[in-house]
Amino acid sequence: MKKSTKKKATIYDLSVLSGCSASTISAVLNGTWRQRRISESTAERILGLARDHNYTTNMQARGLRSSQSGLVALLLPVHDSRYFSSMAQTFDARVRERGQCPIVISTCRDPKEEYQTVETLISYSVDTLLIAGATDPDSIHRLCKEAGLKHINIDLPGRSGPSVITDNYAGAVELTWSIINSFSDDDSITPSDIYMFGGRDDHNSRERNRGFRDVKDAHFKTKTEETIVPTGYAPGFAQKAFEEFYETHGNLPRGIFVNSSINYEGLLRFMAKHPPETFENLVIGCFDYDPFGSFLPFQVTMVRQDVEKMIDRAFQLIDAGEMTPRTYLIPPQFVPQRTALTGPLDLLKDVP
Amino acid sequence: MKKSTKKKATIYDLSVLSGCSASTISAVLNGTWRQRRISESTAERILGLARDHNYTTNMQARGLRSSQSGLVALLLPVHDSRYFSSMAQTFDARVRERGQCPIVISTCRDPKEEYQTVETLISYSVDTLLIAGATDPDSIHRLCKEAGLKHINIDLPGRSGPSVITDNYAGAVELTWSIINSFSDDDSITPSDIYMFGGRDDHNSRERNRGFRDVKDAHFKTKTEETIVPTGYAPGFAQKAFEEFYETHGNLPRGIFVNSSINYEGLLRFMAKHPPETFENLVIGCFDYDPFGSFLPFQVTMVRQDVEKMIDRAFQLIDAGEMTPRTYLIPPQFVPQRTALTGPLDLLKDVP
DNA sequence: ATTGATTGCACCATCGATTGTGCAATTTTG
DNA sequence: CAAAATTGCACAATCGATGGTGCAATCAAT
Repeated sequence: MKKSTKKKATIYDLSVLSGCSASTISAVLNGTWRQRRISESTAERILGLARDHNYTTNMQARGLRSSQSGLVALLLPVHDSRYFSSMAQTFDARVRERGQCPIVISTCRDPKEEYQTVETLISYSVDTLLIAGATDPDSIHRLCKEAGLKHINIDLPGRSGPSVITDNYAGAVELTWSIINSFSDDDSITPSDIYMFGGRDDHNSRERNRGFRDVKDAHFKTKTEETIVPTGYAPGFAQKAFEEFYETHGNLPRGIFVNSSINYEGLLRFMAKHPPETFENLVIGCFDYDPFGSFLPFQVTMVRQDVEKMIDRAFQLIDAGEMTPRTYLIPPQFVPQRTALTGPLDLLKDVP
Repeated sequence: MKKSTKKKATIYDLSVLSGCSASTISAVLNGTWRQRRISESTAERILGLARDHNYTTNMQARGLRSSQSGLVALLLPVHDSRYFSSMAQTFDARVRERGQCPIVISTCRDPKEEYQTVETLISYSVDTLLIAGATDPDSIHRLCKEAGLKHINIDLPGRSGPSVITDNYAGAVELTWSIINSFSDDDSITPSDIYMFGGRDDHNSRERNRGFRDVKDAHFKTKTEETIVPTGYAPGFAQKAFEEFYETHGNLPRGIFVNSSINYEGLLRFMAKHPPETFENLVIGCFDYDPFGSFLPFQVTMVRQDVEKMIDRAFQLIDAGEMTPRTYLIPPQFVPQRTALTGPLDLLKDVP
């Protein structure tokens, strides 16, 4: 019983077909018909008609009227990292559970793109916005606030809104200890054996740096010299940093704290240019979990940021209307070598 | 010069402020003012006002009127795989270049979610839809067609619309040869040494299976027995398949063609339960590229599906209005062991 | 049988932008 | 200088759904 006319059915079409007014149709179809005292029988009749003509609500019209959209957006620096893609996967699932429509957008860490994208999202009346790793959270916060858009920072904190982030310090401390403890006592290491690569001058990097330094200082019982090489987040820059270190010293540091899985890819690029033996005794600690990265042929421990808890907490705060600029820390999970965690990928509705 | 009232400026606000009519404002702001013979001076004045009051178009209103949205959507089975996340990354970049707004949504390979999601997207008047790995492309095609939504299949072909997919057969052939050729001549292998794990009964798997069989038959100069273990796409099922094989045979096959990077994660889970020595002489060929997966401690070659070309071709076809149900094959890229390709991640606008 | 409450729905303005049409004022043409 | 052409803009209908308000019909109560 499908209309062969190309156009989609509207409440007006159903209005004519049913003999009811458009407002009645509207009420029935959006579920408010009980409050509007539409009789059960008319409701059923209309719902039947709607099914037959496979009516679907025009969300633009509804959105225009109600200035809502049912869309919930996640703003990502990049898609192509297992940290962010697992975040997207979890986000999608959670938003669907809430009966809304999840959309995910990346901005390549470009502040201009970020700003414009948020403006666009606002113009679509997106209901809620999760901002992951914004480079300039505060100006985005201002935008959202002016538009009355519920939003929250994930991963990187902002000064003006609530933020749910990983406990970077705690994670860095654990990771650094695990690197140091990988070396047996008789195989003595010096402060210059342990380096940190990656990151830049953002909150997360600073906290990770602090954890790294504190543990080094505690272990070597002295204020150790600077062994942190910030490279930004792009893999190419990290690669260059490894190359330079290698050229200067003739080898890599014996233990390396890698600031993120994207920086870890910089190490991959370095590895591709050097024989496997170069890495036989390497000890890596990576802040971020990548399942394949956990099985590389050297000692590698990882820290998995708990995206599920972060997303859940974010929605709790949003539902509670909490907009105070507070930062909520989520403890990350320490991941030993050769570990394949189950994750959002297991949400696949697939048959064996 | 910002209005302190919370509400966003509309063309009517600007209309009052400028003394012009709303239609004039509209024309100026959407760029059609020349055709509507609005004088340059009024245009400039209005544009100035718009800037001062930081006007932005309400896309829901525009969309309602013009039944367009400026949104371009990519439907993904899952986010959390480097194949799909690199596809998303490339997609985002391309759509931005076209001045539209990219949105990415995953459906967990759930046909019901897929269908509903497409319905939702239609109700938002999404302009264009790229469908990656739909489980039921044809019913989705029908939906889109009825709604007049421009769409195209990526990755998995549909019978009713145009499809841009990887040349799975060619990729599988190359990959299988590379597995076989990894064994030196004096280290003779038998047909039962080479297995294929993963995939199920979809077009891509069938083509990959065919390539695998053809090469095996050619190499062993005989119709070889069945050595394909379909497991579906979920990592958990693949893991189970490896476990079962191992229990039955006491070892893994010497050479394994893994159907996808997600199945490869099933192998990871298996690996986590067995000592590293188990895998020392393993030869893996994986259909899909994962940078970390390329550095695992055994021989592993991969096939990278060329997402850039796929996306580009898809947009070409869409722009050309090509809606004939034809399948366009994109040759994949063979990736040797220990290779770290640059990719969409390098789009990161980051500073060293 | 009258009054009052309740049921069941229709009417209509509204959200913000787009666009076909009309018309006065100005400029050009002959 | 009158007619024709052009310029510059205003008017109003429209996209599809929402929700406040109003009103007739039915039912209950006195």
